[in-house]
Amino acid sequence: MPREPRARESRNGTPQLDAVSLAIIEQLQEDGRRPYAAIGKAVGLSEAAVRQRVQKLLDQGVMQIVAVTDPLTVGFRRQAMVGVNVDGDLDPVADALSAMPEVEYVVMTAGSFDILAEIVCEDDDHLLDVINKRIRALPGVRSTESFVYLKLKKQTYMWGTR
Amino acid sequence: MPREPRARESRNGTPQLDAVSLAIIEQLQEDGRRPYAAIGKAVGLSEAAVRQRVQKLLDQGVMQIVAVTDPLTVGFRRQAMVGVNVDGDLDPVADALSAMPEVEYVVMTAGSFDILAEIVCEDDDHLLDVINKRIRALPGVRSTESFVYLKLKKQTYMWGTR
DNA sequence: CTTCAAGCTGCGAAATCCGCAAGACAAGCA
DNA sequence: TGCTTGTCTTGCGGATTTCGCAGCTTGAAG
Repeated sequence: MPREPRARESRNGTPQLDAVSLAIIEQLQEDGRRPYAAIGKAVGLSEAAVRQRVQKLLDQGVMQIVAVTDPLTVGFRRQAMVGVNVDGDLDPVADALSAMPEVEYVVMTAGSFDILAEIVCEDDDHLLDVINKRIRALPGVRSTESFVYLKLKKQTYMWGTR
Repeated sequence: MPREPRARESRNGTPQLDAVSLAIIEQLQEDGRRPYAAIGKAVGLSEAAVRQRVQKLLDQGVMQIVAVTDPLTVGFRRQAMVGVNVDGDLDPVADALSAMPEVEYVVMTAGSFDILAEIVCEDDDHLLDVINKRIRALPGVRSTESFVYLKLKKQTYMWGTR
């Protein structure tokens, strides 16, 4: 009888995570450089097992271990969220936005915008260029609305750690 | 009388970063677990110097090294961006939003919303509860507009790496 | 000129990472 | 049942990395 088919993949292709992998991710969300042995002690696994699971999570793209900063402290003085409305298929526009290096974040949404995109720029001229010349010029873009960031109040990466 | 200690901090309290620290951050944005020695070779510093600088950047809160994931793969099925309009001072509302564990991201903006907040929830009920019962009940909140996420297309943490 | 603090370097000891071989276990099949 | 297969796990050395410390250099302040 198929008790538990080993929990391989869900139908959309995203790997299924068991409780142990979740716990490993939580450990690394607290400190991305925590040693494997310490993680193993916390989640009840050997050091080598943790290492292999972490490697797999990275390979699968489920998780990435990176340094994150407040863009303001690294010299990017202007940021904005841009709401975009599109005629026709969203995918080409979303892909074009994703291809721009200044665009950090692209998400398709339900509501009065079709797409939200976060822009990180060095100054006002740069921001204006991206929004006015590049995004609004994309085929299929009907209209855009910009929200220039004034102050970042919170930025966390602690999903699952609550 | 302390004139200027050592060009340590700019007037808003954010530490000033030189080119070497920037380069270190870029290395760690590519791989948060890269060894100090390898980073040192890349930026022209000794292993110990890199280690000291990284520790300082972490202590100062300029940078954090963490695992990041797509929330969908860790069991959070509903996300939304919420635009908030406020009567009076923004700060109390922004602080209240920041205090909610479901709120990942809070930013004050110029434009037709005063505040943008990103919500990460487990399901529709949870999302509805947060938006309708908790956010709209905050004193000072005049109105909200929600954008439920349909698909995340891009998510990067590569500021400075371009 | 002297003092002082901050930052960098080099080095040895301790801890960690990494690859590999072997064991355990469930699922599939004849 | 017995066999095979694939995945996960464990245990171990050797190579690598991290860590703490002492000494050196530099620049600012007294």
